[in-house]
Amino acid sequence: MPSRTPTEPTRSGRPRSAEADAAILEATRESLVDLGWSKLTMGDVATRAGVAKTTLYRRWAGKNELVVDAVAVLFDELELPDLGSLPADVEAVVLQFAALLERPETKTALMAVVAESTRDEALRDRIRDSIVARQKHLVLQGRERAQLRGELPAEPDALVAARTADLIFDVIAGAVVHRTLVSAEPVDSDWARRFTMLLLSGLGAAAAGRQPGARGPGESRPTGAQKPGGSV
Amino acid sequence: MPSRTPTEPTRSGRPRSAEADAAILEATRESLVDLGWSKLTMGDVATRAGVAKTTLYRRWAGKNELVVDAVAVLFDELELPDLGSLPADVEAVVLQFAALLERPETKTALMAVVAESTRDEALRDRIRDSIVARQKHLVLQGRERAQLRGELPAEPDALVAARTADLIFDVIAGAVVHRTLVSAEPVDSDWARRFTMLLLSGLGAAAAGRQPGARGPGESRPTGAQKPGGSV
Amino acid sequence: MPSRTPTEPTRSGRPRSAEADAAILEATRESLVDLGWSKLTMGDVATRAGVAKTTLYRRWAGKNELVVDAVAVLFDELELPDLGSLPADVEAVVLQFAALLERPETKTALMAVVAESTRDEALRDRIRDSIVARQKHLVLQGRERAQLRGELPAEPDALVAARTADLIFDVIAGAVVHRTLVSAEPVDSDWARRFTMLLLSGLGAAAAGRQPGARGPGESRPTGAQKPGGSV
Amino acid sequence: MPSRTPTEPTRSGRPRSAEADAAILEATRESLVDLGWSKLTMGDVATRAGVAKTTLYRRWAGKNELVVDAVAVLFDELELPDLGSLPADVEAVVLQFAALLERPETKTALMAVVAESTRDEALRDRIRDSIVARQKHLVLQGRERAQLRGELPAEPDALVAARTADLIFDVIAGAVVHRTLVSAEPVDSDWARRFTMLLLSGLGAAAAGRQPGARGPGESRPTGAQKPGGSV
DNA sequence: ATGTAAGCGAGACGGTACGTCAAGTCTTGTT
DNA sequence: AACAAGACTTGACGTACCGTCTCGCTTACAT
Repeated sequence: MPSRTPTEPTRSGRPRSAEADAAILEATRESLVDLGWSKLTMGDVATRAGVAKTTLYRRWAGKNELVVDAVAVLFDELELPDLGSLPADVEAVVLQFAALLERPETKTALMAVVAESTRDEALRDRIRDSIVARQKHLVLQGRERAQLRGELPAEPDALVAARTADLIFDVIAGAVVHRTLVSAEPVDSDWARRFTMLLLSGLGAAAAGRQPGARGPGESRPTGAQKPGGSV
Repeated sequence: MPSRTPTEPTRSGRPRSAEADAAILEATRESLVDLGWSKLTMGDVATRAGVAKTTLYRRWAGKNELVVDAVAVLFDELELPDLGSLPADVEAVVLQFAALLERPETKTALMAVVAESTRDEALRDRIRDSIVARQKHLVLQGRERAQLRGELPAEPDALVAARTADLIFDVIAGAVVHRTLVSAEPVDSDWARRFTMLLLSGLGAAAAGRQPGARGPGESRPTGAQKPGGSV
Repeated sequence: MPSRTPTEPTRSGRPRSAEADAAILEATRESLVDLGWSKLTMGDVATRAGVAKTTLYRRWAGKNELVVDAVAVLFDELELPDLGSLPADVEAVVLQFAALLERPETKTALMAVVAESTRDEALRDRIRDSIVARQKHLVLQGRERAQLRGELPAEPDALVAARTADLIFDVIAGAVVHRTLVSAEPVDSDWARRFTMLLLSGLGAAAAGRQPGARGPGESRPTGAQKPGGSV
Repeated sequence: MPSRTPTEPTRSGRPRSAEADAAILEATRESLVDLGWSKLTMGDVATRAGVAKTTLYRRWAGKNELVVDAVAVLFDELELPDLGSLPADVEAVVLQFAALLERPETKTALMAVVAESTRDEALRDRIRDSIVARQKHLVLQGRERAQLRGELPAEPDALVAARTADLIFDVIAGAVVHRTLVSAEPVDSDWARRFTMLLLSGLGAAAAGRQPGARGPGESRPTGAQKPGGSV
């Protein structure tokens, strides 16, 4: 019976309060809503949580780490609904994601920790592990489901499949984030529909162009619209 | 012959030093490279620029505004090359943009000011005006050129054209930003090619789906791949 | 040929404005009243006087010098009234002096420049010349008048006379200043009477002790102390 | 039954460092000597004391309060020696007081805080409590001793006694301060003798004038003035 | 049951940067 | 030249947080 994690060999002394952890993360989100990232201070969080500053520092190295943890759980709310068709599922998840990014605690925190992560490798990993990577399964799950439905063909090459999933993830997450936070325009259902159409058309067309015959890679590059294209 | 701006009717006193402005912006970028956003201080910038702190505050309201101005000019370097085909042009501009985002002064500053802008309307406008909006012309220019080449059909509806340009801009910029800063993976030419293919396929397919017959918007929603799709 | 002062050999260029000088000193006193010494700024004085800061610095080396000049003229208001007897005259001048020290521009400025003068020899001289020395004549004048009236004996030794005048001046000015500014108690006519009695009794007694053959203490002493014998 | 001070019911948190307090006050005096009042800065004091600026501000509201406290203890050095006769005692204490005022930390600080106190009631009280009032006992003690020796008659009226003590205090302190700091002349033993004679002659004569039945001025007057009869 | 080792709230500590203000200088154009 | 205007450098101001430390007190496990 393996008692515990190897890094924690039966710690002695008073154990850390689990309530404190919860209170701190809750207080952090609250403070994010009220003050935003840049005005949030460790002291304020401690006060809101009814906890001493030292207790925060005992658990987190600093503001960045604390905020990542506080926000990460919000991203776990996302889930892929089964609405019967891939486009519908994608649209729904896009809207979910946009709604998440509209929440004040998320919008102010996400870009800020990403900004910090550009100079802090450990933070970058932490973000990747607790926020980004956790959502990638949505893409995989969506593809799998679409393949079961026959909306997408099976992908024989596992490596290609993984690369494609990453690309799609960056496109979806990037577009929604950019629309929401940088362009600062709302992601409404109209935008979600047009974006989904663009994405899935691209997926389909590209696959079609590559599969049948199939033409060599050289020609595989679409001229953009062999047939007259238009606005999405 | 327009004599002068009405707001500035021959200001009296010693005029502001134009050299100082340039030195400050340069020092700001330098400091961004050395220290990153969060460690950058007004005092450090002032010192590097050989200028007093008060001179900074006389011109900019704070760190955010200063950094936006310092970084904005870098985005003006972007330009759409004419490589003969739309895919080539897109790929090139994607790589250019990625290269810009890899620069330390850009990567640390961009996300940070965007994060701040979520709580500061004026800052949001400033970013939109001096950074985002300035790059949108690349999309318009690319479409125009593609239409001249016959790669894309004319878009009769101006409103639709504008909406589509916005969408494409968010997709391109978002995907590149997300790949670079969030996923923290390099944007190499392979990724750029695959992304471009996805985007332009989507554009073409969507346009094709909408145009000919043409089915109403209801049906215009692609099932993802009427024809068997696959990985991009 | 009364051309000019040697230091000013027919200056060329625009002559200094005499109005400016008056306006500046007036503005300085005004500012002293409103803000007190420590909050008074050169910029504020310049603004009140409708003058540029450079104009101030062209005439005075700094705040200290300016304030000394601005306040010095107030001390010239003091004069020794002729009320018929030495005690009455002294009492009157004590009350005059106290009233001057109660004025906000005087009380805040005097101690401050004295404090500064402890580290600045030039300032000390300036204060001595424009404020202190100018008032010493009141003592000399009072003694002379008292001698004419027969209230005080003639002092044959000029050196002793001078030393005594200095002592009396320090005692009078010191006591009034200390009572007003340090003890922060009012100098009312009761205090003035008691102080005057103490001072003149001392003078008389000391003189009597020194001049055995002379008249007794009774006559040499001021009438105020003689019969009614108010308590000190 | 004397359990505790009500204001300090077992303070929690880290206690204030007593060393810091001492170091700060010492550093303040040092800085006063080196820089004088107007050049003294909180930052400099903090540096000299090896203490953070915030530690200063946690204990004192500002420069004024700090300096009053730093200088106040110096005044506690004053004490009335027992040299056998009132004139000798007074002379000695006058010289002591003058020596104290000659010290650079005292001379620059005293006038400055008095100047500030003209606009700050709390500061005035603080000065009165920690500096002025503390020295008044010297006058009371001197009178008491002189009465025991028979140099001064008993004063039956307590109110008159108090008023007279205040007057004498203002006269002594004022004269010495004025001589030292305003006239900027040295208080040597000659001046001290002449001043003492003036003061005590005045006291004696005034008392004599008030107490007809009592001994004549000759005896009631201190020996110092009696025979040698030095000029005032 | 009793150590003992850690956790805990409180708050002082040495620091760094903030954004402001005043001092005194310098550079315009105007008088 | 002196002037009004105002931008400039310098340096102190007093505040806010930082992350660490020192207290005296709990709390739980291991004897």
